[in-house]
Amino acid sequence: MRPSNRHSAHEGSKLDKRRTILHAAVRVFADKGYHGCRIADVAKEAQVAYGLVYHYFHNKEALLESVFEEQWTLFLKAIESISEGPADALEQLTGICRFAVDAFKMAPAAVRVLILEVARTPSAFQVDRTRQSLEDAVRRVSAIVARGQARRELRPDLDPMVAAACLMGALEISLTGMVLGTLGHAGPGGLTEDEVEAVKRGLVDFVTGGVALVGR
Amino acid sequence: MRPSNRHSAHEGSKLDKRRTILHAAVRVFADKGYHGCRIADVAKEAQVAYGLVYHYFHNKEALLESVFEEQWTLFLKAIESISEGPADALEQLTGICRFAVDAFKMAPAAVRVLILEVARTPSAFQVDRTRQSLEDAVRRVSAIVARGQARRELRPDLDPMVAAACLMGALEISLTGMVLGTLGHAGPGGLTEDEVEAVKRGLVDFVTGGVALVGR
Amino acid sequence: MRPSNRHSAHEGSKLDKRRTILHAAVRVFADKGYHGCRIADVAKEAQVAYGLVYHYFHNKEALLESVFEEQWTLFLKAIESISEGPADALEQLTGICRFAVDAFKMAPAAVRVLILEVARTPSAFQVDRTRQSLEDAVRRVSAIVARGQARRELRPDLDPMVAAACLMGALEISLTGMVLGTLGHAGPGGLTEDEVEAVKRGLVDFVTGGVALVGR
Amino acid sequence: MRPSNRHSAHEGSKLDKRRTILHAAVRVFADKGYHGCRIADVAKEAQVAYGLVYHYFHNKEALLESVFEEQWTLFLKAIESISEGPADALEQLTGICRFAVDAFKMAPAAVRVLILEVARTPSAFQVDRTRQSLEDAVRRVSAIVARGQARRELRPDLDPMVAAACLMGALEISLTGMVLGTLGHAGPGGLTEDEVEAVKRGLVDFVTGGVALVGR
DNA sequence: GATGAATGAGGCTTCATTCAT
DNA sequence: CATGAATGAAGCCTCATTCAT
Repeated sequence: MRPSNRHSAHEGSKLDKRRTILHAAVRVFADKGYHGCRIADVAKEAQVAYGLVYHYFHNKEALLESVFEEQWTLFLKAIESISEGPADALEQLTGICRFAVDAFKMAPAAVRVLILEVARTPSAFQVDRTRQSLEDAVRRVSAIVARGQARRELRPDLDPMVAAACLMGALEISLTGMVLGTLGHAGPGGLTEDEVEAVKRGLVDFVTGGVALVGR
Repeated sequence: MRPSNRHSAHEGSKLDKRRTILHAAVRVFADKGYHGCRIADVAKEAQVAYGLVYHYFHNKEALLESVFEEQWTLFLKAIESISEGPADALEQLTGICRFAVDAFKMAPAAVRVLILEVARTPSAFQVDRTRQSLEDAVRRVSAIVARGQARRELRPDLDPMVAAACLMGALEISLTGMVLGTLGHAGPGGLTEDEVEAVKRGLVDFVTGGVALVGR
Repeated sequence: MRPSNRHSAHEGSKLDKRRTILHAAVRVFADKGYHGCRIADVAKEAQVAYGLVYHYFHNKEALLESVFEEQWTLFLKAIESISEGPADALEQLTGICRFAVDAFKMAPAAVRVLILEVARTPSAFQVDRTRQSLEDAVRRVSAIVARGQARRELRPDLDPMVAAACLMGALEISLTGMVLGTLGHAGPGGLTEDEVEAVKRGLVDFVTGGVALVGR
Repeated sequence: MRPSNRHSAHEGSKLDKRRTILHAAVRVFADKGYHGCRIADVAKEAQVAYGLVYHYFHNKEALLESVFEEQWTLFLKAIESISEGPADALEQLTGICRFAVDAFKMAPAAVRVLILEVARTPSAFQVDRTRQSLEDAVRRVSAIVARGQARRELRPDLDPMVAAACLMGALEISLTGMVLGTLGHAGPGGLTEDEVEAVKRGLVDFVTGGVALVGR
């Protein structure tokens, strides 16, 4: 269906149209939320005709899914790549946190969509695949935890799934806090570089050692 | 389907009508989501005429807000009461986690609404008050953290706000995981008592000590 | 609740309640128009319970009719009384104009309702009686014209009905102009005494002699 | 019932759709009144989908305004054109009256809407532009009067604005009388040609010379 | 591929009217 | 008489989706 790169007749920035729309969707979803925007808004943001959105995406939900897939895949790949690296488990986990915060610095809109919209979409039939993906990520993190415990690099008494979930939760809310400006005194321009770094450090500290005193 | 111990006779008869509607809204929102339900559903669930909903609530969003306020207030009060108790900071923080998980056991629908709907509503004008409330909770928790640090009951190197946010995030995602069935193998009937307890323990462990080995 | 000054026992201004509501309706209709107001507005303006309006008036339309009848009757009686007086026809006609303008000075709200609302209500079944009344007034004026022609006090070549209608039209639009502030530079407080007098004079001049030069 | 030479084939096919809807609105408003009709009626009369009305008009009120603008513009242009013609002031004024009555003969529905609906709409924000237009017409007529007075073609003692208003009032009520059937014995088919002509003559007579005897 | 007009079901909201107290 | 809670039909408007060009 998607012809990809044919039509030698008028080539160039050809079917980036699809991508153009996708990225416009990211921005619009981030700005007004999935339920708060109309297809028309996406089309306008992409500077593209109304109907073209439907040419490339089956419907609104499919658009959200595509947004999700594109962004989420990046995150999953990062987890994967970190997981397969040589670092010990603790470094891998903190590496994931760092990656996520850095991603937020690069593309806050995309992160916002991932965080605020996708994870909470009404449970339509297709969306379960989305939910699946989220679980997927948790499972991969949990695998890192389990392996770390086996290698005696991490506390042995934690439930890996719960710990992984908690890590993701701490991560998510830190991102949310930055997205919404709750963390950091964020003026209209968003957080400063330093504030973001502070949150990153705080997050890693928390995940690593919890709140209790060392000699627990 | 839902047992829904519905209005023994006429549910107190007086102006509990408002409360009747409110509680029906909790169930309906939990069941179909804010965006996925119609006012008619709420009215039907409350066994009340359509228009009566509008007699008591200005519009659909106001209804959601009222639901939020009623439930959230309970949570805030719990935090407050825990915070003012004699326990040391670590016990207070874990107490908050336990309270939240127990609340989920008692009233999963209410928690579901709080977790899945309210916190993610499109940023309308009124909703900022909601966001405010969320921030409020974080701030209160952060106060406990700071006090704990001053009393040398908690790690001194954490940023209180970030730590509080992370705690809430871990809490939220644990609840989410239970609500959605991601944590625990949850059949249609929800998690078993034991699974809930396991999550509770895992959550507390994570918050308390993080993932690192003791002699970090 | 509202203490106001009633309930000594419950004497005195007993069923002026009906009148209270009626006059409140005049004000509200004048202010927001028949279609632009709710029964609740009338009740509030009358400082009376919602349902009481329905105790005294069968429905909203009946309320408008009652308003009309009370006010219009006054106007009809004035026409009648002028018509039966000793003055010649020209004086009678100008007297009617003067009466109407003076009435506007006394009770602009009432005139406004008569002018803007009643005459244009959708032709429901009952309302035809209203329309009837309007025609009635025209007919009475036309009778004065006809009699004046017979007595050689007025131009003989005019069609009495059309002339009467035109007179009423000129009258109506002059009142409308004053109501809306189109005639006179009307600040927010309405027209000045002098402006009203000027309109009255202009109206009478027009009705009396038309626009043509005397030796037509 | 209404003959309604409806869209010979597809009414010009292009973007006359807007015009198709507009004209349907004229008919429907005339038939049931602004408040008495639903958008669905307009759509049905235009043989167009419901939503298309909203594609071309922002809302119901905007539709009424557009109807008004289209029709009223014709009237204003007529006044303008008459005003710029060579005729003397008296002929110009009577020309305006004749034009209006003739317009009623051609398109009673349109006139009905102008007379019964637009001029009396509740004073919303946008509507003031409407009111403005009405005042505009009065002002133009008043300019003719003033010029006529300067040229000694009209009575010098009349206030031009009041006289112009009175003329428009006489005109309006004559049209109203014909629209409602008060003037003429109008069966269901409307007035006869002769009756219309009689009203036209009577109107002109009245406006020209008023009711008084010549040697006033 | 691209465009944007056309479609119409869906849902929120209003508000006249009724009714139990 | 008086009150105001309760009812529910009606209608405006939105907006995802389709379709002809």
